[in-house]
Amino acid sequence: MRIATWNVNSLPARLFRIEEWIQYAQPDVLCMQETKLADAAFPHGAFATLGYETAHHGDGRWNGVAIASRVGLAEVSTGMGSLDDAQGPRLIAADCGGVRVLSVYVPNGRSLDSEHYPAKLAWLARLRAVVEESAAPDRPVAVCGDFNVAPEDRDVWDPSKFQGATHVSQPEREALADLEKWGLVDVFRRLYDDGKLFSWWDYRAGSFHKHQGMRIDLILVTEVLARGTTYGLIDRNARKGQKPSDHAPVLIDTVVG
DNA sequence: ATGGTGGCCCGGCCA
Repeated sequence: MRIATWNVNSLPARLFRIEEWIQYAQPDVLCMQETKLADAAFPHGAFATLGYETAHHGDGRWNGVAIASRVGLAEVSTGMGSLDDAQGPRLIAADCGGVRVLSVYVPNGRSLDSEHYPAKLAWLARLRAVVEESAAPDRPVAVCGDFNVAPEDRDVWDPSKFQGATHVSQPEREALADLEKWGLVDVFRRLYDDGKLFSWWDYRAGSFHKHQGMRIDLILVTEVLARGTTYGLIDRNARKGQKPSDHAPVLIDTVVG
């Protein structure tokens, strides 16, 4: 099974790139973030044409998450209660081909002195609670999305440029590590040990061409899926060309045993 | 270079 995640930075603006990517990458499950859509505006038909069922959780201008699947889409659940109300629609989950799949868009946090920073930490803690309540670590589970956290220093282009910034702070990394301690593996990192394997590059200042990015889009899987994972890719080609998202899609190939 | 770009949608906000 090919499982992918992509922060599309507006689904309407990116639909032609998403359709193109689905057709050549052939994911079985695609998690999307920052759809920037209300549920009523989601283009289910465009995905159905390509053979995918879709579920979406969004309210309009900001945030918004979705799952597209060609291996079944059942037991859809959305949001995380009052925290979701305060931080926007950022979580949707479904059973896809025997895997419990979560598409997550972790709050950015803005800056360490912002009120949005502790809200980000609280959201990550709540995500752990949701996973603990709704899934089992000995079952196939994939938590996919834009975590807005670079797990290690090698996941940013220059750690010295991130002194005092979000995405690299110890509390954020500990919150991510705490989620992983439940029983999730950053399987792309397990497969590929190199630095500079980034999934996001700022639109500004030619960051992509200068390889100045971060790896913040992650596919966290339970050990039963990690053991079956044979391949992973951050598709930098999707960050090139006409009207790209500022994120590249990330995918893994795994066997659901 | 205290900017830069791009999406929301037209005045700033958000990333």
